[in-house]
Amino acid sequence: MKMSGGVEWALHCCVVLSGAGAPVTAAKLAELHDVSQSYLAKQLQLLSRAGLVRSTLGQSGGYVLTRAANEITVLDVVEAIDGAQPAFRCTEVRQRGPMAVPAERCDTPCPIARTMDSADRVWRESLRRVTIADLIADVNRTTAPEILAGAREWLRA
Amino acid sequence: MKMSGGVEWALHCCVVLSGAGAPVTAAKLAELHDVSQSYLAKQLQLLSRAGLVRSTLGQSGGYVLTRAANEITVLDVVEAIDGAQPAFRCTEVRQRGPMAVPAERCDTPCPIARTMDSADRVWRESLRRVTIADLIADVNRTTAPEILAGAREWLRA
DNA sequence: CTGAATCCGGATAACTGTTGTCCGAGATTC
DNA sequence: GAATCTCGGACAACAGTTATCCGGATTCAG
Repeated sequence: MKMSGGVEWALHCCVVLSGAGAPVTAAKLAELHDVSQSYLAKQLQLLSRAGLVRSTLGQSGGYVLTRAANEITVLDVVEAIDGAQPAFRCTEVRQRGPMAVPAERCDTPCPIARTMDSADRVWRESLRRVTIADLIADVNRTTAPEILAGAREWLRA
Repeated sequence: MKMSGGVEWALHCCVVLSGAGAPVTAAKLAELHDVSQSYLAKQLQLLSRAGLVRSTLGQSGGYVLTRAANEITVLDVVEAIDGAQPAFRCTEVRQRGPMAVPAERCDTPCPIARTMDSADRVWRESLRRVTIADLIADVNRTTAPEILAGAREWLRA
């Protein structure tokens, strides 16, 4: 049970992107967070494919959020990077072996699958309730103002 | 994001074990579910190490549940097989790069980690609320009585 | 007491998915 | 037209999962 590490990077990128008014290049985002540039580019492509960011090509190009920060949920980012598939996949064990239940009697999912699906739903619901704007508000509250100003300045240069 | 496939097998085994009065061997459990015997043996070892089942050695040995079915939660099994580590691991990105926040200012976890931890908690809480006894009750309600009796008989032989 | 059956633990290999890198094609700005 | 930048795909390295096998210890049946 492990979520892709790219999710953390992507969320940090969304927070930064929301603060910057102009497009930010993948190289700058990678340097700011001290992560692999080529690999971060792949995560940004996933965000782009999911419609969360828009990329502008050419010189002075880069990435921009497509929506306001309070209209992008953490779940949006998680599903863009990690996929929307649930962690548990029922393989219909009950239909196998010498005491197999015939397929035509298996109209409802087995109770194990239902339990897992239910847990998956509350997990996603919990992530849906938090937006990028919430994260930003939290960052602004807990980190020193001079660091925030410094980062904004570094990004512009 | 993928849970170990062994979780599904282990849960099915717990359901079966609860119905059988006598110890059941790993070979029988594997044949009943039509899965690899050697690999299922490893999952059973994990259950044993977690204290959910007890193994009796020697001829006519096998596995038995250590507690009543209503005192074993689905979460117990999931954590025994898949580990108790949360899916998201914060790598403290904020402490890296040219605009790194000094470690001494990072007394509280970053908002991203808090969001993920919160979602992880509700997920686990949801799984903790369902016990093996609940699964059994569901199985008894939804599957034909003759199949249940047949399985019990097959297990005894 | 002997032999058969069983679990345990480690070593090992195949497979899958993640992580990470690189480069050409196409687009934009100056 | 030249420089810069993103996009997408191809590809390699790595880690974790899945699966198998075997020797050793233990227990029960005869």
